[in-house]
Amino acid sequence: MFLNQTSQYALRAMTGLVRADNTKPISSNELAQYSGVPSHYLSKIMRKMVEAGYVKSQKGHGGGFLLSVEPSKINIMDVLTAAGFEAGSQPCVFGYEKCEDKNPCPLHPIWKRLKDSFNEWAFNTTFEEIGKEAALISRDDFNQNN
Amino acid sequence: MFLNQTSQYALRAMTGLVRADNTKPISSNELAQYSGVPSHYLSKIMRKMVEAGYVKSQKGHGGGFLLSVEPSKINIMDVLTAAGFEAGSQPCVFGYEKCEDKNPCPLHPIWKRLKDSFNEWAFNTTFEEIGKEAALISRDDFNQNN
DNA sequence: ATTTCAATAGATGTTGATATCTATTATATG
DNA sequence: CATATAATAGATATCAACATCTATTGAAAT
Repeated sequence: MFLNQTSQYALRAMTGLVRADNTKPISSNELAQYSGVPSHYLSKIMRKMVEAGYVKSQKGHGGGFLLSVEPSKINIMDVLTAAGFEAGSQPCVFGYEKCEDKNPCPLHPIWKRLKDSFNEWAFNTTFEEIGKEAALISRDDFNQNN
Repeated sequence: MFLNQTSQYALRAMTGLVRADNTKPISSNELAQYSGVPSHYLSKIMRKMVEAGYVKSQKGHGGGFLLSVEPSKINIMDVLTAAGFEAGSQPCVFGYEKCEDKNPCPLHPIWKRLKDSFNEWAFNTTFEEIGKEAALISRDDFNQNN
């Protein structure tokens, strides 16, 4: 609901990265374990995070992924966008090409309310906050079996 | 975004019904025209609205669909549910079977905020309100060419 | 009665997101 | 240097949502 699978996977993975200690890389497999995302698929998603500049990757023995930006500098929308979510074009519920305050579709004002609250959430929630919340939930998520 | 195609189609169609004068049935084709939903597919969705009791259908010449409930008695969540949206089970973003305030996933509190604002929107927006808003937008939507 | 309109039902087709597989490239460690 | 580890890339497979098609049933109008 709300977000497609890929977007949700990206949020899970980035949550894992924020929770990790970030002194040594965390491998795709470890992240997959934590997040429950199929590991090969996760690799592809992480690639996008690398391309967007939020993550550094290290090949070879002992390699993996590392956050390359302060968690406070990344918000949910950033990650969604990097994962391919079309942030700008939140399409009209009525399918209008151009649906704006002038020339709106019949559901425009209603739909706008929903979009606004989503955007509020996505732009204002940073991964610093996510890391803190996640830490409260479990001091040891990385060892838990899903 | 947010809702799958079918759910959005259902909202469009019900908006059309609320906008109609409700003294004579509006046909699947007319509704399709208004809403831009493929007409055969719309029929299937309308069937669900009929089964849920929000709409009456009339076969044969001059037939079509009629609201069978006061618009103020139907909210967005009602229509989504009737269209097959799993209202109760808003699945955990981390894929946990049971994700609750106790035994939460790492993203639980963050995700909950989003769900809450969605639910607030879906439960508290009635089709009475939708009808009024839609009426303000166009006095004559039914004659416009998409 | 017959014709025409329109919903209903079920079968089938299409497509895009999701997932997997295989091979390749890069790098740390013994 | 050899080996094991791990990311990357591209091809392919899977599946469910979405959409269409065909035939049938029901009801109004002439």
